[in-house]
Amino acid sequence: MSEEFNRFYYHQTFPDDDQLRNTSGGAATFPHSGYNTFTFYTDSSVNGQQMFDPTSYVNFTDFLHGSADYSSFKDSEKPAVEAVYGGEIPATLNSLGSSSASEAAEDDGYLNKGKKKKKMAEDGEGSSKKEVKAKKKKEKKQREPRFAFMTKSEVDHLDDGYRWRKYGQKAVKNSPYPRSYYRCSTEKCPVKKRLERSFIDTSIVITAYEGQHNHNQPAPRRGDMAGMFAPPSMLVPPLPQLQENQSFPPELLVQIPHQHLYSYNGSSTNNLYHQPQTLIQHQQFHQFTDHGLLQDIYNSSCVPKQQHRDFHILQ
DNA sequence: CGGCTTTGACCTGCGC
DNA sequence: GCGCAGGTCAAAGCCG
Repeated sequence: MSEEFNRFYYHQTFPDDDQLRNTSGGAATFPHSGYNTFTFYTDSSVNGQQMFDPTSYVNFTDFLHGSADYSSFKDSEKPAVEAVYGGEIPATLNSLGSSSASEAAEDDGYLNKGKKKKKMAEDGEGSSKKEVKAKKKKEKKQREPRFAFMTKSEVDHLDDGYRWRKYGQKAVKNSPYPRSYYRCSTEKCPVKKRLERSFIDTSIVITAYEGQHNHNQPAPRRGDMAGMFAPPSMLVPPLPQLQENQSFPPELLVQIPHQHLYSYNGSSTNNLYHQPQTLIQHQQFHQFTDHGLLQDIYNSSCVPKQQHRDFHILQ
């Protein structure tokens, strides 16, 4: 895999569900473990490209397009792609955007109003608004890598070990449920997350993380029992045998009961109402349209807007 | 009183 | 240019 691309941890389940593959470039095989309990979708990308080593696995772009070619897979191995996880930000990403985290933060709208006005004044004194606008357009902000996953939960805000401050809430179009915006409470930590409940299946909470924590998990406050009462499904599993230079942010190590996993049916189709692949058995498939977070996630990755994506719930 | 949520206003990007 | 939607700000209020 080229250094240009993010490192990916790629989990796929097989029909008999007794194998789990995890790859970051070269394929590494992990025995069946709790790690097939992730469901991630990511828009972390470099130059709009996002892929696995095409010689080993399907091209990630094709995967998102639903046009991945699985012909090289044996029938028994055709994956019900279950989870995709974007890992480290490659060094080359920094050169594409801002040169420092603080600058990135400013570009990303972290300036408060006072700072914004000040910056406007600084920028605007000698130059016209048009120029400022053009400049801003040129410096199109580079989004932090973002990860999203879906959890079957009655609780909206799942405890992930970090402290969060809610900074906004917005009504979501076509959804009775609002979207909540949180920022990591730790000073200078750029991580944000968004929570919204799926209106397709109201028992599903969609969580999207943006950025990476620059600190360890804070110690629980006095009287903070969240961790102590966290259900087993929320506990952080032991790390797999990842290679030295691989990272796996602990906040993403949230187990989701396997029967609640979402699955992407990797067959090549543009028909939203197509029949699921027969190799995936004993599943009820629900339509999962891409509004809200998912829509945003996929819009900002490489999926054409008019293309259908088929998501299904494994039950 | 500190930390957090709520919520209306504001900013920004995008499509028409 | 306008309107819409997403995202953010910040003052006010709540709570332990």
